[in-house]
Amino acid sequence: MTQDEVRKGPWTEQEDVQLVCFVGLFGDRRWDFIAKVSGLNRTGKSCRLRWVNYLHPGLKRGKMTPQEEKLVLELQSRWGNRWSRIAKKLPGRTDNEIKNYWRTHIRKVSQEKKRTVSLPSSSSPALKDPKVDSITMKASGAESFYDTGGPEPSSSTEIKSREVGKKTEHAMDDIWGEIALSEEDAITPANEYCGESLWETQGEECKMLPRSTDSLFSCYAELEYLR
DNA sequence: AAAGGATACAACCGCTCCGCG
DNA sequence: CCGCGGAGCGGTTGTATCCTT
Repeated sequence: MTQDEVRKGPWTEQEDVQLVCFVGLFGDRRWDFIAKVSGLNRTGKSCRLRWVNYLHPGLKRGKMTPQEEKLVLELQSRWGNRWSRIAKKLPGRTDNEIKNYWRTHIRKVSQEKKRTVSLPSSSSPALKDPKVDSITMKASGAESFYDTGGPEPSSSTEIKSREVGKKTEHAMDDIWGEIALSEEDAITPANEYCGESLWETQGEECKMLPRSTDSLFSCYAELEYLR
């Protein structure tokens, strides 16, 4: 192994701190540059992914709320697998997170269906294993699930979200309103939202501060010191 | 208490898009 | 107009953790 071999796999805390430092310095756009100057033997891609999915301040961690789940399902049924787009409507959630949630959800639902239907002479070729599962998802198009399973509150999440939903309904109102509004330009992807999301990147001025991780704080302290 | 299965999460890969020279 | 490089997106895979038997 040579020194300049590109590193892969899990990030260490040290790497995280380093990345946060350099993103703080140079902003969150020039990933290749950051990858080089930071001394991390990572690709720019890898750096960006780590930042967006893990280090970005303001990320909500932990389980999705029923409202968020409902929103994901709703948006997915409208827009298909446009995860980044969906993520923009869910402040603090990443496309990766949503994608993962969706996959899990789909698998759960298809398993439930299999169980409830469980035709003995079933000629259902599609749902044999997770791999096939995902392939059929792809092949049949994103809407397929909702075409069939659609509006009926068969999933426990949906039922739950109705119960709990009322409380935070107001907080979600804006988002639903926005969705309704953006429905029209949904067809023209060129009109992607410019800026209402948490992810809005302010060009060079990336003045986001990490909140939760001690090491990240110390990193910024270190930065101050370096200045 | 151990084993096996299910689930959630993190990361990589390949493709596409976009801006720039 | 074309080619190139960087950034972003969606799909897929690997692994750690949790749950059930």
